[in-house]
Amino acid sequence: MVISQRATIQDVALLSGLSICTVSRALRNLPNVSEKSQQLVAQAAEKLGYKASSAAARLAGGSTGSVAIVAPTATSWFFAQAVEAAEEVFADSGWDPLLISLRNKPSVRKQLFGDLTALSQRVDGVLLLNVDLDADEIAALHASPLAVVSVGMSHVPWDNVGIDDEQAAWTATGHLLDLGHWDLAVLTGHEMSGTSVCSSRDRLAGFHRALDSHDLTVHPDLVVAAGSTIEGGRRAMTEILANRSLPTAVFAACDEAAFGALMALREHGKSAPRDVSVVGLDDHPMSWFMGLSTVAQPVADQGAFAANLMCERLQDPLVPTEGSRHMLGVKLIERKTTRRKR
Amino acid sequence: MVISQRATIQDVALLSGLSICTVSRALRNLPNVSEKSQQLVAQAAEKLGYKASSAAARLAGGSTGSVAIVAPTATSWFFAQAVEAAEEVFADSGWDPLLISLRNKPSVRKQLFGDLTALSQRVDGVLLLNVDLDADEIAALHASPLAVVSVGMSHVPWDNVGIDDEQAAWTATGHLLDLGHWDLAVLTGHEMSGTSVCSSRDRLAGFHRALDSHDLTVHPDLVVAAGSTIEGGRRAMTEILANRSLPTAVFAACDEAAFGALMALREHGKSAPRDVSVVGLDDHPMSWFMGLSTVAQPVADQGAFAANLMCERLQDPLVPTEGSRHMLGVKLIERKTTRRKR
DNA sequence: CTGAAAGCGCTTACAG
DNA sequence: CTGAAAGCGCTTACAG
Repeated sequence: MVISQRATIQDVALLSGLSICTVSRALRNLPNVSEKSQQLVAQAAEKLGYKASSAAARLAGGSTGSVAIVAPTATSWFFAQAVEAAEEVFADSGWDPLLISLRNKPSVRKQLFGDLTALSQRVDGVLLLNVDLDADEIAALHASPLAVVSVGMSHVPWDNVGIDDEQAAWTATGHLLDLGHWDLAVLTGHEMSGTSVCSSRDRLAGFHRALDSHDLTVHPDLVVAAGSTIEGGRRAMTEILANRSLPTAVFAACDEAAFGALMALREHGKSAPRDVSVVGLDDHPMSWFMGLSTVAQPVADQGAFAANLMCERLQDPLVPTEGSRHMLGVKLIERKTTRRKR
Repeated sequence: MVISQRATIQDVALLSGLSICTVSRALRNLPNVSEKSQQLVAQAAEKLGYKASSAAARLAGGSTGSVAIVAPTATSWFFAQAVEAAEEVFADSGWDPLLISLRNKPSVRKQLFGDLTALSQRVDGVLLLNVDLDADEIAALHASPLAVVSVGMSHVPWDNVGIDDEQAAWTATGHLLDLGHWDLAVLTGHEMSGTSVCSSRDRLAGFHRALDSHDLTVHPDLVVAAGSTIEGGRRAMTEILANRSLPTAVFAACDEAAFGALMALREHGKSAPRDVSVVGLDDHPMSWFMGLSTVAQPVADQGAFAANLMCERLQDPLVPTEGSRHMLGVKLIERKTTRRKR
């Protein structure tokens, strides 16, 4: 048996005895299709192994068959995990996932979101992974016909999945406090130009809340931006080491920054937890080896969850987007880089 | 100024005073277009900011405007780097990069390459990153209308870019030999079901060649598959540690496997280079911190180079694919996990 | 070297 | 609830 040509909507119409138009509506779950027609179409499509041509649909003004996965960068551990998990869900649901890396450049971001018409022409939905949008971009995206779902972005009018970053940071900081430390430093994420990326902002807020509850404050010099790379963490910690007095504990807002901090300490002949206690947030695969105490978050789960949400939205476009929140759990993992203050 | 609608080929035809058909040909650099028409069209298109609708082109049988980046998995450090570098090149050249992860599952690979018609409908070209294809898949892909470029796949009839894996492994192994070690173990990459992935195969070959030149052999128990993950390396090294006699040095075919090996050693109360010298291959960002001696390879460069090659092929489809080879350089980096045998 | 015509496979109003 | 018609913006033979 050879199936020489792909079945078209025409074939489905012929086999089901209905018009192309009705078939089209039935296939897209639009209203005004009788129960019976719906079934007839479903059967015929199934039998023919019919799959709509996304090119034709797109040209005619319908679905593009694609979704975009946009990340600030695709190289970090977190994004690689989340992207792959999302890719898997999309592929299994028949959506082609377009990868868009912002390369940490605001210009790329502005260009992409500056022309939503162009983006809409290519994809039906956009999965945003910790993208730092400004208020205008959020409004435009929300007003566009694009389905939007995000990971790690609170204060956003569409569905979001993430962890409770504020709480996670509070937990990590609380761990340090519980060990008797009160002279803390924090390695924060990237500086935020937009208004939506809250993992950085919320984590910093959680850090401050933990301090507040103990009537503690942090010296401004000890709040330093590290981004989410090893190199950034190393630079940040080196900066702290240049101060005349070392804090007794450091909360790094992500594990990779914590690794960098550990490097910097070692380069200065110091180590954790002997000279400074260090706690991270992520539970990166290397953290176990490094003995890094950290707050673990489920990364692949967040990507997969968000992608599933997107697929649901896309499948039934009539259901209005609610802007639901989904928080996945985190867990403190005590290892060897933190210990009681002496 | 508001540009309400995107310019169509019609607009370009009107402005240039030529027919749609000629415009179409000119835009695609097809033959049979006079120098003058070519210029007219270029100017008009430029002025209108014209960009062809990929949906319309695809439907009419032309370019899809997309390329696929396919990787065995998207989560490992190597692939995340290469994918991002390729994504950047494609995006800058106006090609939409579709991400396809094989998730290390042969079934996903077979399904993808089993129906090249479906794939051709979605993309013009396929960038293969260390994908382990079997002979049939290679032949089918080569015969298809798809442009194909690969990274890290030798013995393949299309353009390939990579490092000289055999030589790199020879260098790493030679480093061990130079230090006086002769009782070696090797942690190889994944077992190969196909015929094209040669990074694993070639690296093992380089290891053997180095041994041969010293009239040395390796005990079969000391050749163990580790894949390219930390966990795989850890398992493999644990297996070696279960043998009654430990080799004095280990070559791990990738850094992540080397990290795992280091973990396993530590779990057994041993360490490198005290008990065993360990050399890797990659120069992962963590390797510096781990003090891992390794052979560095340029990862992002390989992805970018291959993507550029693809863009060239795609831009001028008339030039036949030559199956060119491009080898990027590697460099031995001696750090602290290797030392002279005593 | 150039253009008029048909058609790719869908969807969208618009009548029934 | 259903269908005939037009059209989305290109490309591909086919004449000139």
